[in-house]
Amino acid sequence: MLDDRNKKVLQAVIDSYIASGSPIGSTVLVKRFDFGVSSATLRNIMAELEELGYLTHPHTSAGRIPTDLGYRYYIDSLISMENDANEFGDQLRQVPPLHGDDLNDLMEEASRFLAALSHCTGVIVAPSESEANYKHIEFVRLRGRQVLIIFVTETGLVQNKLIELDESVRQQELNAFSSYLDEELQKGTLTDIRGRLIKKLEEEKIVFMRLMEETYRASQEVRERESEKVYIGGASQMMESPEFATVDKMKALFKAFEDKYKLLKLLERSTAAQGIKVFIGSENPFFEMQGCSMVVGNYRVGTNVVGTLGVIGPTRMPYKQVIHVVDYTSKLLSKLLGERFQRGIER
Amino acid sequence: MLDDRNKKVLQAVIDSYIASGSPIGSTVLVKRFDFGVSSATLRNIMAELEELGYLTHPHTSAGRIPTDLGYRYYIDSLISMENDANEFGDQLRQVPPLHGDDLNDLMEEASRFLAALSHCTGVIVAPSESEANYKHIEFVRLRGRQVLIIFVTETGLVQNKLIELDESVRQQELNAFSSYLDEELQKGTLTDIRGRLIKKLEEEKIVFMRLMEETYRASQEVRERESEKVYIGGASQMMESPEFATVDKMKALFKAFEDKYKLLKLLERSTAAQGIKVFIGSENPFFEMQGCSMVVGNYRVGTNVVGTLGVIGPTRMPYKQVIHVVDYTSKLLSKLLGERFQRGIER
DNA sequence: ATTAGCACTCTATAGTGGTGAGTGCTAACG
DNA sequence: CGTTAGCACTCACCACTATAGAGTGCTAAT
Repeated sequence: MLDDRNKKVLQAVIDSYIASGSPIGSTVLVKRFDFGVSSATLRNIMAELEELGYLTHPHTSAGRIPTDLGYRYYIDSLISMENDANEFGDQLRQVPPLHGDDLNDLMEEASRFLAALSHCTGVIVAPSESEANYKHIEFVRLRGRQVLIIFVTETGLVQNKLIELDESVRQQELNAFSSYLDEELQKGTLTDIRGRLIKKLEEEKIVFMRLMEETYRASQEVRERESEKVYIGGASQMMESPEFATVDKMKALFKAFEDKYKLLKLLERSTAAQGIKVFIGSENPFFEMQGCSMVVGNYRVGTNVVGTLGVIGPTRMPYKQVIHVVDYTSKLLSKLLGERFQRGIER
Repeated sequence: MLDDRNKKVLQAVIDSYIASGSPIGSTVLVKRFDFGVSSATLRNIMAELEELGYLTHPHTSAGRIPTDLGYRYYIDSLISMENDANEFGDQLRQVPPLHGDDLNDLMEEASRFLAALSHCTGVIVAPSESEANYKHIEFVRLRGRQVLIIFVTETGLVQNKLIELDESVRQQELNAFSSYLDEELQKGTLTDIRGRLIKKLEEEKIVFMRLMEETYRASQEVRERESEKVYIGGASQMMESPEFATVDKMKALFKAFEDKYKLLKLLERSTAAQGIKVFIGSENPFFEMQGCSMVVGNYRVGTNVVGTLGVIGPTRMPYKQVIHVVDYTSKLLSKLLGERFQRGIER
């Protein structure tokens, strides 16, 4: 364990480095903080912290910068949620609230919201809607044997899938089936209905059976597609930090954001955990980008975690602030989705 | 006018520059092409072309590069669509065809398709669906007085909008109104129905009037929102070209792609024109990025232009190839949308 | 009109020396 | 024994210089 003074020095170095971006030498530490010791002593302490793996220096005649381990210690031990909470509270409340009524808009808005407040890139994984939530299923006959299936969830999300049947069906029949499903949906999920329908109908109405199968399959496909949506906001924010001010880094960054699927996988890993998680630099195995950290949280409807959200930025990011921003946004989004789900939208 | 030899030299310089990316000197021109004259003569010719504004050189001891005017002349006079058509035909046919059945997927796929073939960035503006095309309108009552209006167009595009009514309406009433609209829609557009409804109902069923107004308003909003969708594919492709290999250029590029609205405005300007249009460098007034060209076309359903598509890349892009790629893609997309519209999707 | 030759210009690259920030070590101090 | 002052040392960074090479424009000869 580190003694108290060493902790303070480590914190001072990391805070300073986060603020300035350039390596911290012993003299600036003496000037900016009051440890009551000389620069020589600080040099000794810093050498010790380096030996323990918390600090490093880019070259002999440069100041110290934190290692990933240093950041880890900083986040785990040196940031106190409670004390810093008020520090950013006011700032957050000044931000215009989210108001997108379309779910897509809301998500996009929220990702930009994250980005603006954190000065990093905001990422949100769309809420996964469980099939239990289907409120209404509608069939629309298009040309030929094409039928468009429309799914409406309780949260007002509309998804659709085009299918092609073997034989032509009249719109009236489709309407009848739609009414049947709507009624049944109040008793259970699509899977339940499917089971009951199989028992009940046997061979008397083959068309409905086929339709049910297609509907069921479509619903799965649609759900899959929806849950793969990733909203990225403020990607250019990251360009501003000098860490990425080289051509190669930028290229890598640009490509990383283009491959949304990888981001998705990355974010999904932390869906299970409660609270805010921080992945520092090399701790992101999937994200082959050097020098990136992620602060990840999730949002809920009731007690169910329905999606993940987070911020991606340089390893040298203002963690205190970012953690609070993510925390705040996750609660905000949970609240908004809750309202939408429970009582409807408040405009 | 340029005499024949000068034209050939101009073409040779531009072709070489497009291929190599570095300024073209008189000696390499002698080596690579057979003009039957010496480098000194070429120097004279190039000096002449420079005086006319087609070429320039970055500094005294460098070779020549084309000006925007040079490119303009090159595209207008030196590229012959017919002769070069076969050159890229085979290449295009080897590419896997598009197959997204969801309209969103199709557009995204097509934008990546453009990018892959042109090695630039592909941009597509979503098809604008005119209100005449509504096939079906559905109302779903959610919690409280919330009603979700779902619009289905003939092409199978599903759009939705959540509204909140002043008073509660039963789902049965909504269904009745939906059936009424469906029937009426066969006789005309939503605007027509609105007119007829106003005459017919007067005050007997105020609720329906309100609903109609809301529906009408929602339909306009939805249509607006949809037509603002811009699909960008392969944005990172542009990073590869050395023209943008500076930090500042990349930043600007990144930001430009983030502001989809500007891109939209830019592309929309050429919706009216038939065929492929090329905007070279400074000819893009809205696109404040230096050194960018656009090749823009549009796609149709029947004879109606419903959307715009194009490629954005460095001014030094392989125009011949890109023009053909855009042309090919616009026809492909028109065909696919036509099939969807006429007969349904072929998988 | 074309060409060979040549002086000139400018970029790009490598090398050089000075500067300053910061360290690590040693010896002195309380 | 922890702390401190002093000092030699290291290394990135910057400005400056020298050199090589590519390409031009001009002039005089063909």
